[in-house]
Amino acid sequence: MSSLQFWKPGTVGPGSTLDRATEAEGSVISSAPIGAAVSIQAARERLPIFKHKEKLLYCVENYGVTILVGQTGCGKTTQLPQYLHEAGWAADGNVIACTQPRRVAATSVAARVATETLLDPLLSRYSVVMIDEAHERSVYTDLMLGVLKKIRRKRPSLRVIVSSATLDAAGFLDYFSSGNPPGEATIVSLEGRMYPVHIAHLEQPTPDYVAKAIDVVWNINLQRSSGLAELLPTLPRGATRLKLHALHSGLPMDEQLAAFEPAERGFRKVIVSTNIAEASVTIEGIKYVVDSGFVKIRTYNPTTSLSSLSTIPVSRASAIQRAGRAGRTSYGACYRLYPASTFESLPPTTQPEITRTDLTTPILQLKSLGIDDLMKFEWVSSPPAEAVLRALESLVASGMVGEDGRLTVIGEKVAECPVEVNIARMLFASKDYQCGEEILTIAAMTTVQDVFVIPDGAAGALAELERRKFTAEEGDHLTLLNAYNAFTRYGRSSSWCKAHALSFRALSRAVSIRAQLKKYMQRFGLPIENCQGDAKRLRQCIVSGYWRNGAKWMADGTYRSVRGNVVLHVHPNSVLFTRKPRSGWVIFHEMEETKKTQIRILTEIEPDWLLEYGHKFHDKRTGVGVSVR
DNA sequence: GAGCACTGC
Repeated sequence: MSSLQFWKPGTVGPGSTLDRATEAEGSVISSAPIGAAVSIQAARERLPIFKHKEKLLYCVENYGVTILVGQTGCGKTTQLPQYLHEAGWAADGNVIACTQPRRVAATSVAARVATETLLDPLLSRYSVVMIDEAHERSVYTDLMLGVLKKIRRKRPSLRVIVSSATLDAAGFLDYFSSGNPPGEATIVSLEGRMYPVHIAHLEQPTPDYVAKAIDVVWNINLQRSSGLAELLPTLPRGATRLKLHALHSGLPMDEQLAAFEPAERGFRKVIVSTNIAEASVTIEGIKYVVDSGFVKIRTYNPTTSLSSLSTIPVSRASAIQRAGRAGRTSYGACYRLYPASTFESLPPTTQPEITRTDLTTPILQLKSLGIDDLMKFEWVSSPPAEAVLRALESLVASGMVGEDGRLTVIGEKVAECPVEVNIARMLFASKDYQCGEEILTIAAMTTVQDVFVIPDGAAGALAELERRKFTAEEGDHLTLLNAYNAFTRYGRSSSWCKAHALSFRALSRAVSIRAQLKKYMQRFGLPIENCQGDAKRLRQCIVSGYWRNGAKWMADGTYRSVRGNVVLHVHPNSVLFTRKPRSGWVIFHEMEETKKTQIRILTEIEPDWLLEYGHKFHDKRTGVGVSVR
């Protein structure tokens, strides 16, 4: 938690996909030659934060909570912990902690804090805890803030630093001030290392922001319009040529990194990106930003237990952050594909994740921190009451929480596992079905995404044929198992994966996650046995974790959920996309609402397997158990 | 007939 690591921007950091903005701040240090102590010191003193050093240390000394407002690049992540260290906050065995929304595995931090807290509920080893990038409002940022506010009531010597963007600072000040004596919290502003960004809006809204974006990009380069890739050959002689890059997390690493390379002479880079480029990564040298005004976001409906992925207008904070990407190395310009009046009507900030997510795991974590009375917990933003109830209900149904509202013995163990509750259940049940070896693989494979690579066009048909080689009659879980086993037996190389239409990155991740989960199983004394090819036992074991995700096949090819009788469509990547399961029943890993409600990763089951679990756990909300008709 | 982001040492 407290380690400080630096690595060069654009290179791969340990355990991460790409380096992010805050590490870029450290590049000033990491790129200095070893032993160049003088230039390191000079570089540190050039950072905008340096001028504020004394003021910052004064605030940390005199206020419980210091809210630090500063642009990415001002040096707060890398410098402040060092200032605190130099000022003696780490003396006498004290620890300065710094958490980040992505860099540190949130669940394992929670697990670690839980382990320490059970022995030391007031985190007395820690003198200062800094929550970085708090304005992103990830679930675990919000939980940590709540826990820290609670701890400060009992141990005022603990100092909290919340680093935030400008727009959110007042909200954090109110949160920590509320219910506390005056002088609890203060705001410190650091001037950023930003260049001016000229902002232009459309006069009228556009019906097609993709076409409009192409228009604007082409016009930035020269005065023309319509399709971008197709237009490239028509570029006049002498004009700056364009190099197109796509950027999103699903791309292979080398393609992601290509977007970070400086453009060749005579070329201009155009990066078409998801909001990965909004805050997660920083690409130096961006001069123009074209902002569609939209974001694709996941929301959760606790009433239906449905996650949905929808495209919605961005917040003003996001639009400002996007524009800022143009002003990191020189002055820039941002073209918003919407009128100025639309900008004014946007919501100020994005809804915090905790208000639109499944709370099952977060609430399990809170309980493992000893926070059992959720009514008293001071949320930074309260999640819907319905979401809290559904999460409690599902924790009770899966045996993690007893009727008294406290964690059960297995619940305490599962809270330490960095996987969702259903998977943890399945891992524990593998002891009864003697299939730990295979269940570990299935657990790892269902947590990675895009294992099969099916490209568009003619290559796609070939890839489909390759995938058929791994197809298991029983469904997707066993198909994933086959692919993993083939990978570890014959492949483990990217060329082998390419030849078999598999993602090397996804499978490599599965290998490391599996190793990880295996350690948890060994720690909990669970045997790792081979099922000896008995697919039935394996499928029953899957049902033990996922019995609430049963569905029945209908004559029109859709399914109906056992819970709620919802119409479900099979995801086209499933091996059961075009096939009826013999029994007419399946269990699925997840469902998601896009244009319609889809289920992913299906396996054929016998309906009475559902009853086996359904009769044990009664649905408290509807008053009926799982019924299989 | 489909692909926001993030994470697991």
